[in-house]
Amino acid sequence: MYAEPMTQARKIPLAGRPLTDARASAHSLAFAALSDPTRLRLFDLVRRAGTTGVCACDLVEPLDRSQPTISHHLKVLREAGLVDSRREGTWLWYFEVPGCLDDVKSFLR
Amino acid sequence: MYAEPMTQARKIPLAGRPLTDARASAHSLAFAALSDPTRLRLFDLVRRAGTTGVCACDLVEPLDRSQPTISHHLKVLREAGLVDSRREGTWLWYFEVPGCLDDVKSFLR
DNA sequence: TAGATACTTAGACAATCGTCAATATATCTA
DNA sequence: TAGATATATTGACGATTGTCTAAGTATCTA
Repeated sequence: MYAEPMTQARKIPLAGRPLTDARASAHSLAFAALSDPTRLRLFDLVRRAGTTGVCACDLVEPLDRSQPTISHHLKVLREAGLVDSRREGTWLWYFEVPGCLDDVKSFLR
Repeated sequence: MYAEPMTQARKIPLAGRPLTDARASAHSLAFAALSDPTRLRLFDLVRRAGTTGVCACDLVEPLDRSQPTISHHLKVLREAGLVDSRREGTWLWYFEVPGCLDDVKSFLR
């Protein structure tokens, strides 16, 4: 068995305070929303559409997934607070929520 | 049925080029590695340990998971290119791979 | 070489995920 | 109000994930 002093020496002080469980859960929700390639491309398309946003019907073809699948992914992005939508007639325009990534960006430094 | 001009008007030009599938897959791998709260806290602890790194044995207790579970999460982080390790006797010191997040940070802008 | 400590791998299990076809709902127009 | 279009929801499916216990491998020390 190792002597106590070696165990002590192994411990290195951490810089700052570690992530709390609550903050980790909040951040990981955003990361999870971006963790699927199709959904990430979807978010990218919405972001590039700026404040005007993009009609949901124009997101199906470029991503080569069924309409319900795109609708599902948009819901995930919305529940993660990354996108929101505005109705215009039968259309829904999706746009990025301003500042939605500020928290995780500051976490990543 | 809607007249053609309305369909045309719905289409808004995108800024820049959309994410390719290949780049989306690469980025989503990193995001997936950060998408679990426990693993995110683990990565946070490793990061805070700086270039010296932290002994794997000191990561089990603060995260309140079994030792194999921590080992599994470290493997996921390593395979995502976020951490690496150096052996010192029976110990393994884990440290953040420098610049590992540069790509996703530039994606998030 | 034997025993102890550090870590990984294997195998199992419940839960979640990405996807689709089918169906439902909402809104417009004629 | 009937039909058309846009979007959401439901329910199913196989695949993946996070977790554990049990067992394996690696390295040190005496």
